[in-house]
Amino acid sequence: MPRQPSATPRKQPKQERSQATVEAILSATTHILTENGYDQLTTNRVAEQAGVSIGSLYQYFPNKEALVFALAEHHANEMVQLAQYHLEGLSVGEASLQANRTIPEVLRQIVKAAVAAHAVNPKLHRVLHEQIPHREVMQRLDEAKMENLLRAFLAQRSDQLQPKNLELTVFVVERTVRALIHGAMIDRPELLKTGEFEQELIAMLSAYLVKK
Amino acid sequence: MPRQPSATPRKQPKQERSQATVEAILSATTHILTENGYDQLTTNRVAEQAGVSIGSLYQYFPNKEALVFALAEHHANEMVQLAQYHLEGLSVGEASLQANRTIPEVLRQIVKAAVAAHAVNPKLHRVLHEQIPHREVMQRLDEAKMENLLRAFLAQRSDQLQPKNLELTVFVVERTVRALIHGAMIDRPELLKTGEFEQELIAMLSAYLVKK
Amino acid sequence: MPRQPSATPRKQPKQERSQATVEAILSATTHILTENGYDQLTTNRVAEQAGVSIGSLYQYFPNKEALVFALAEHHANEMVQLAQYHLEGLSVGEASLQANRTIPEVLRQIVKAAVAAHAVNPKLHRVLHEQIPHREVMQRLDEAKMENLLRAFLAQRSDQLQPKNLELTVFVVERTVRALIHGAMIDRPELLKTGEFEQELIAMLSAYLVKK
Amino acid sequence: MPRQPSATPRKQPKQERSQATVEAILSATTHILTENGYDQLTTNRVAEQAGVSIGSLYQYFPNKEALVFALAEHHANEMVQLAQYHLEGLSVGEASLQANRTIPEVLRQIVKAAVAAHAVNPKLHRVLHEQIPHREVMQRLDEAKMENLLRAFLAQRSDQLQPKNLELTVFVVERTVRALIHGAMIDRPELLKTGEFEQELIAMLSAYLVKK
DNA sequence: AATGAATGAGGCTTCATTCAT
DNA sequence: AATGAATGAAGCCTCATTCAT
Repeated sequence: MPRQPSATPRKQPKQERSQATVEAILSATTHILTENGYDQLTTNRVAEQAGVSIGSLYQYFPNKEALVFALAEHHANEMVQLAQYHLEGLSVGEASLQANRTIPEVLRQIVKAAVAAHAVNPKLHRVLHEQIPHREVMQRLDEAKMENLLRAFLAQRSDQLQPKNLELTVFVVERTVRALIHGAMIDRPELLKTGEFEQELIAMLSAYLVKK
Repeated sequence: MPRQPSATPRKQPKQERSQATVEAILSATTHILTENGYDQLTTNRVAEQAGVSIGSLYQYFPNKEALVFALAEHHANEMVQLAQYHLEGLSVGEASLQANRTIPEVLRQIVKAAVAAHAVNPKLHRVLHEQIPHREVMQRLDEAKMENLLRAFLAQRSDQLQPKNLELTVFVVERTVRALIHGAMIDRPELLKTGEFEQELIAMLSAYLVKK
Repeated sequence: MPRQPSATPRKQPKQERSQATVEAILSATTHILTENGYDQLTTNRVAEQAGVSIGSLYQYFPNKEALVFALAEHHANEMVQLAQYHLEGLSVGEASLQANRTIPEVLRQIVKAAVAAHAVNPKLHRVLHEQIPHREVMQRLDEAKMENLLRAFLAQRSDQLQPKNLELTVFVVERTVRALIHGAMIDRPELLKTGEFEQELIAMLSAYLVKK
Repeated sequence: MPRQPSATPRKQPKQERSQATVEAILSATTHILTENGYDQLTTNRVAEQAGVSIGSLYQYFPNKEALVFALAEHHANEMVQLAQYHLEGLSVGEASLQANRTIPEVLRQIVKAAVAAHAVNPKLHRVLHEQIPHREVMQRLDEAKMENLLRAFLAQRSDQLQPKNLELTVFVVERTVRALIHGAMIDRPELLKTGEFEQELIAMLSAYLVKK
């Protein structure tokens, strides 16, 4: 486990004023990261861009790492929230709603959700994944929740599935969806213009999962 | 400049020594990177670890980035070489050799090759992918050759394939193979112990590619 | 401003609270100083430890130096008070009380008083003497009073003394007593367990002072 | 034991040039310390005053503390060297040379040596003792050697001594000599102008030590 | 009287790189 | 070709102090 403490926010803003300060700092961080890249990100520059003193920055973030971590966490949360919105009706408890939907239909929804999630702030997403050292910590941020959702879904349909090893299947599907959408977003954004790419991905997953 | 007379088969001392120096530097870089991580990698430390003066380091590498790039390139070359060894008989020209092999059989060979390639120096591979900023440059290193190989193979079998858009298919397959093997290597090394994971991957790709 | 009528003997709430605040601040300072050392002493940390806002701290102490000075003064006063308690009957005015006591007897009392004074808060005493920069100011705190007491005593007995230069003698005796007791307290606390060390000190001073 | 490593010089200068650099740095440190005091001592200012880049400073001293420590050590060594020069003929092995000298004569030599040692660089000595935090480390520098010398001498003459507990006597004498001379040097430099102060000190020690 | 958010000068230190020897 | 001393811009961060609320 990495030295979490140092990456943890320093104090909870109690007054309204400080909430604005924190937001200004995070906005400035995002701006510099997306416009100038990680190696232009200095705490002094963030403070300046935020219109805040460097001291204020350090009142809320113990160090530079914490700043980036907070941003990554916030970004991951936004992605997950949007994904969840797109996945409504897919949650385990509501069997009736999805009982009559085919696996490819559900996969379609999952892929749509993943695409939507990756569209939150692609520029930031890219920088976060390409330029930040020590991303081990952040890697996990979005991963876990997706896996849980997927595991629940696959477990429910296990009798209709070709693969037998649930954990392995979860890993394969989650990584495939994420890698392809992330890769397309970053390296071939034009692929996402038409629905063809998504169709192809859904086709592959369906062909793999559905028992013939 | 005339070539050395055949009576002096030994290489020029200069070149020999230089070669040793460069190798020492790259070894030291690898060592620090894998044992201590990218943020411990300083040019002075590399020189010290290599038993070479900092001045000598700069005689062979114009800057720190070049050092890491050379290492990444070297690593990528090793991966590709190993992959090629595993892919012998699959090259386009030798149609006869593979004509009678099924697509799943060929996919199996490709996956094996990718696994072998990723086993070259996993620790270094991980660091190179997780800790180096500006990985855009390196990303391309291994990618291109794999894609070419794959494109040639898929083109040859296009009549047996389900997907119609070749470029898209190449992208999907290449990314899937790489993401899953890389991800397993890094995050779930135990998955590679048994053949089950590879089987699953081959199953998915086959289900996707083969026309029913 | 008129004094409070006798019908309201209780102190003004304001003063009471202020007093408590000041005490909390000084306690916190002592605590941090003895437990963590001078370089961990920051005004913000003192305020936090005291359960008081940083603003309040600055209401009572104009700056950090004043904080430490107040503490040092307080400590010095406590030392002097305790010393005076042990020196009762030695004061100049009461000649009759001590007239029939030998010089070694009086020296014994002085040494006892000094030891008692140094036992007030040895941890704090040590920190105050070892870690505070600019101790010139504080140095004088305990010194002056001791010297006065000693000068009066020695002047009274000047006819029984070997040394002729009073000022010099005062200096020699005061420094010797203080240095040895302070040094023992700090570096050889075990020496103070038995009475041997004190005996030795008294023996030296007696041998020096008493005319043979 | 305090974190020695960090206070230890960083590398041995191998070339002549670097020796000069180190000396310039130490000179500058001394100068700032004596002329401006410890709280004006910043590493950047030292470098500037030394006519050296800040980088060079950090090539030889890992941190600010090490800088001061090196200076203190150097100063202590100079003091001890000078003291030893004044104590020639007093060393244990050369019994014949001192056999016929009285204890007061030897004490006189010791006191002279201590005075000479303290005269090395009084301004620096003062600052080192008054303004440097964490002086625990430095305290010991001069102390140990003096104690050894004294112990050897007193052991040799034990049959002529009044006090019986050798260790205690060593402590008492060493501290007394040091405290008085140091105190005089710092607070009453005029006392050292005439020989009276030294006489008095010798008188006290003689009266204490010599068996009657 | 109290609060605590905000300030910002300035300290320490690193490290890629140069260049005289 | 090699050495390693020297450079210095620039980064991170602390902390005494102020002041609006």
